[in-house]
Amino acid sequence: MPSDHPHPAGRCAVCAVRDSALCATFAEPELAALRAIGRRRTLPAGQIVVSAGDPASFCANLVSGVLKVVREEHDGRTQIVGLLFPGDLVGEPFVEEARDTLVALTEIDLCLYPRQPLETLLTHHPAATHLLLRRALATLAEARKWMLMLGRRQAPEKIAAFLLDMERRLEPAAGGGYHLPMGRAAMGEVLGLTIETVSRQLSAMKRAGMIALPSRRHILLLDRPKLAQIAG
Amino acid sequence: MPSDHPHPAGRCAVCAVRDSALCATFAEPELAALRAIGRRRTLPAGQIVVSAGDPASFCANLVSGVLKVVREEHDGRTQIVGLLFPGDLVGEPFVEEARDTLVALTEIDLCLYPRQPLETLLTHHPAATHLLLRRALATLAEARKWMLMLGRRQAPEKIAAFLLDMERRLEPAAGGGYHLPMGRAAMGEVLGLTIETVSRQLSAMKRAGMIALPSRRHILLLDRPKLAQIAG
DNA sequence: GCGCCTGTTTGACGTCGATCAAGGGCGTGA
DNA sequence: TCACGCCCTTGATCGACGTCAAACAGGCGC
Repeated sequence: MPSDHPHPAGRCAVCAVRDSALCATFAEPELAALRAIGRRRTLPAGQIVVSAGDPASFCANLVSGVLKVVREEHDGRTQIVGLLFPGDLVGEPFVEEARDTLVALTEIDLCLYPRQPLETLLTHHPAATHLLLRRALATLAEARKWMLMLGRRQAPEKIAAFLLDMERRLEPAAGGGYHLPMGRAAMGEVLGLTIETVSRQLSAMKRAGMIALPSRRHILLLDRPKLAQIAG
Repeated sequence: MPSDHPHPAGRCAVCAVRDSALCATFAEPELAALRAIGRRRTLPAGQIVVSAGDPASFCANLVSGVLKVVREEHDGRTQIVGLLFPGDLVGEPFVEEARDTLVALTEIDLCLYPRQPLETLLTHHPAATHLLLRRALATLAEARKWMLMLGRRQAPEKIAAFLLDMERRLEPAAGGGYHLPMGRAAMGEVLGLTIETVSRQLSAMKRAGMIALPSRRHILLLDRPKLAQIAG
């Protein structure tokens, strides 16, 4: 989850995502090279893209849809440590074995790059490495913000912050508000809460008139200032 | 906190830290350039190196000592989002304003690089950018491991994991065990716990014969297998 | 429409850790 | 040696969130 997530009009010729994507740094000859190693792929919601421990043989650009990055304890407890949106890099370069499990939350569209050719290409294009570095730093900053939330915030603050964050990141839905790409269980995994606590907090906010829930995953923010105040 | 923290014998000519440090990638002419812009500086324990919001005018290599990376809520609640050990990069390149407050936990020795010359130098040395990228990715992986701990683990698991982690990272103390570079309050800030809970858990582990506490900051691990089992 | 399945909500209760409040232990300086 | 201050420890209590259990709602095939 990069901290700033612009939505520029410009699109990448190879994989149709926004300028911040990897391929945005390349000029024509390099684009051809990238195009040569890239493969488009569509996966349905719920599909596991990579399992933790698998040999990491590729990276990808997320063209459309949302992915969750899940880290698991030995005893089965799980925590979502990242959410990936269109334009984000999927997988880690220079890592032999996947540390996290990646799961499609919606139908997703990927532009896959086999890791070996991609890394070779990066070696010859410092600008691309530089871009990846900036992204990695942004993702790190985001992870640290998240740590603060997990370590210090109470349930209502977590929920309010999450709802506001999702609004920033997701396309507005028809009829206002937005459509959450996950159920209550995944919200809990993101925030370090149980599904029951998530549900109760949402109900309380609905009762207080701060949000409306026309359907399970359709969220309407009615009182943004109040939510922002709770989020801190 | 990078995930793997080797202690190779080789040392950097410029700032006397281990091979993983920035300067380790450079050959002689570049080393000269780096040496030209680097400045050594010693700071006492407790000193604030950078405050959140300050213009970030330099980066540094940590030569010796330990730093904490603190992120603060608007209401004053704080969370330590990183600990920096010798060889780690201090500050973020490409960032105009510090996001976190950096505080020396022990007396520290820094090799300071003004950000502008450093970034220029990076532009001309892709290998250095590459190294920074790998480090950033390692730090990110570490942050995510930490997120799992903050979000899902109970107090005893947090404490046990922390004690084992610190043993890996710190020099052994005279008489066995190691010397913690922080007090109970900072431990709480790292783990998302209060000082009282930290103290109680340590007392309980001491009572159970798993650790010994010859002095406040001197830790002896007596039953590593048990601690590892609790840590999960 | 009817039942079933899955995901969500709600309630009752228990527990862990925060909070509030005293009491040490130890180093420092008079 | 004593007093002061700073951490740290310990105890009592409270509240938030997890756990267990049951009811409920929407989507889908029949």
